[in-house]
Amino acid sequence: MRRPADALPAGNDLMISGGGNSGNRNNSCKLRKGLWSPEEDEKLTNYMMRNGQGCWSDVARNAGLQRCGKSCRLRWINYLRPDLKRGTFSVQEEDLIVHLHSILGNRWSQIAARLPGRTDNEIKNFWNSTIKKRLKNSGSEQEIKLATAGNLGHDQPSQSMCIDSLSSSSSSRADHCDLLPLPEFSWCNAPQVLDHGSYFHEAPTNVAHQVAMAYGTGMMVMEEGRGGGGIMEGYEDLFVPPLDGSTGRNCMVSSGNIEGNYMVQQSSESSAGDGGGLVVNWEGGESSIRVGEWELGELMRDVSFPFLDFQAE
DNA sequence: AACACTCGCAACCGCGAACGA
DNA sequence: GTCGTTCGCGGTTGCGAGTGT
Repeated sequence: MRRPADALPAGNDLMISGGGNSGNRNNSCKLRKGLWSPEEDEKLTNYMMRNGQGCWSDVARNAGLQRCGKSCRLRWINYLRPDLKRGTFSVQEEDLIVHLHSILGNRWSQIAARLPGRTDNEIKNFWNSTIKKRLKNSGSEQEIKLATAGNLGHDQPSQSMCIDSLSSSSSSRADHCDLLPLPEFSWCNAPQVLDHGSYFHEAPTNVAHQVAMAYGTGMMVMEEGRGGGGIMEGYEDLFVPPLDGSTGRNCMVSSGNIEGNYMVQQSSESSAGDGGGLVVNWEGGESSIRVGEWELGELMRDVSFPFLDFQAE
């Protein structure tokens, strides 16, 4: 770890002059670098609690910190923010990161937005230090493919579900439910690769992955029933808008039956009545969904599935 | 015990986007 | 339209701790 700035000897070269100020005659014109001291943390925290987020250069100045605004912002976002979860990543979070990375690539901020309490830096570090290595060591060709899918460039569709395939397009709006190609789930212990018309057989065993899909792709977890379907109990708040901001075509993950067979469907927003009424409209704009403000554990709290291999505490 | 090596993570850097004058 | 400033993001660095020899 880096030494705290206040542990540095006077005149240490980690003190940099501030912004090319020609009047660099006193310490107030020096900006600290390096680790934050507890005193600096306290100053910044107190200031943020009192005044909230504003112009970061003003924050640095008004809080009495000899730091650049950029440094203050980073410290607050990555370390001091009260809503940070910290601690080790859960298995569910890890799976979610892997899946989102397969869709989004190294868009850490977007991944972080779907992991409440986690920062982009934290996820990035976790990916680079842990997941990447784990997937590599697993030796599975598919897993490596998944791990690297995000590095192929976003214009290049990977075998994993690509967000582009979910984007709204008037010409692509079908009047029927098409089955979506799914990412290959070899990184979890369950389902087979799905072809069109396939169901998850033998139960997917881990609804977390379905949840992950919903997080990242604008899908919903739906309960299928005769003559219609509804949002599966406990998942009412799970619908998130597609990452590309489209408001049109929706995708659903539906439970084929209570034992947990799953089917992935894609339907148009306007074709009521197709697929037994399994049509969901995404209205866009104002929504009760607040991405990034709920917790997976909270979502799953009241959900009980016999085939689940985990339950939220 | 001493050294070398690896790992995890906080923090920095550079770049591009957004915004206002 | 241009310029300067600020912000946010992703990549990278550097250091302490842990582990192996």
